[in-house]
Amino acid sequence: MARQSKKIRHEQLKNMMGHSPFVTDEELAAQFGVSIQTIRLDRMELGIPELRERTRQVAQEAHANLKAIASRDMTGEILDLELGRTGISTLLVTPDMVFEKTHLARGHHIFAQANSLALAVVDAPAAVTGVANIKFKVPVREGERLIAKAEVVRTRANKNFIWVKTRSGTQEVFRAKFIMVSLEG
Amino acid sequence: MARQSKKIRHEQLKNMMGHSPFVTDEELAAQFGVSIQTIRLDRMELGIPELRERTRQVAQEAHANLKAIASRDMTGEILDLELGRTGISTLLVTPDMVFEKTHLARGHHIFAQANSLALAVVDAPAAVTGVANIKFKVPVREGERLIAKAEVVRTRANKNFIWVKTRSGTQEVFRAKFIMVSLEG
DNA sequence: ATTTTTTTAGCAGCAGCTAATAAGAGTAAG
DNA sequence: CTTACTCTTATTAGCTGCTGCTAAAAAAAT
Repeated sequence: MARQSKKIRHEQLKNMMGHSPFVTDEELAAQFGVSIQTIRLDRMELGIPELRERTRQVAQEAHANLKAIASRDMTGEILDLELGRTGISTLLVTPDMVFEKTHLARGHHIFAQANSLALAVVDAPAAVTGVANIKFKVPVREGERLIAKAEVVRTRANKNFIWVKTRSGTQEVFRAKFIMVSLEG
Repeated sequence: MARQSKKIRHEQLKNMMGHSPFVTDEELAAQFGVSIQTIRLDRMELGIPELRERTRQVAQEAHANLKAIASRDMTGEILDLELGRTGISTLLVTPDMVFEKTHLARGHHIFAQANSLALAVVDAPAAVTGVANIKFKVPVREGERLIAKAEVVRTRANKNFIWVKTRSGTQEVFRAKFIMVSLEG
């Protein structure tokens, strides 16, 4: 039975590390009803680092992520930009952008890419979205790479009229008409 | 000079903790050209916890956040919901939702709240956004609490016509008309 | 009964601290 | 000059959560 219970323990251990990585060997030992040494042995066999190292890893990863998110006023990556005229950006649909059930992209991510691009293409120090007309033509799935093209069609006073068309491959999946309002002049 | 250099060091220390919290006292001491004890003293005066505690905090916070993000197909918190008829949700505009320069909310977050709510109110196992007409009436600032109200105005075949109005206090800041398409029947 | 696997135990040592205590250096005022 | 005060450095003891090592007991497999 010991052989089996060891395997089971190992499974549970691996599982646990995913859910709550902030547990000491001592706590684990108590939970599994074995000695600390057994837990240490288990961790070594499974290649699981110690609590402090685990914590450090989670923290560092998260720190990098948060920084990345904080520093991007932009969703998607701009490939080409002619201020006041046109722009192109891409966005890879990652697992965190889709619904858990259907694996279809949540609309606001597609919107965000288009909106970001529209904002970037506006030749003004600062602007906000005023009005938008949008149409989701085809559902987008995880893994698809979206290409958004923005075109400034008219500029009047502090209002910029911008068309954005997004496609996945050759298929158009989304289109939007934005009116961006320039601030401070 | 000592008094001034101490103040400067404290400022730099606080600053550094924001950018890279994973530095040991020893490294800090070397960087500032003072002894470890001075760094410890500084940390105590400034109420900065030790490296391990800092790491732990970052990790835990991030862990909680990531879990929250992963599990939410929803942006905002639903306060009231009558399937197929109406719904209300709130969203607090946090620092990560605004532009660094202007501190105004990025449009897609406001859109996301409305879109999520519209989706939630649709009485169907799965749905996607088809068309939307949106208007950002007033810029939203960091710290504002948005209240979105959704109302299903018409249902025809697998299409649901939904109005969402978002306000901050009594001020209407956003309104949208969605056509949500039900999937699988 | 013997071999193998699994588990437990004990001990030295490490990083990165806290807490407490003491002492030197610089500066400013009486 | 002496006294007082701030700032800095040093020293020591103790803590947590480990690693790395050796050894032996217990259980299971053969």
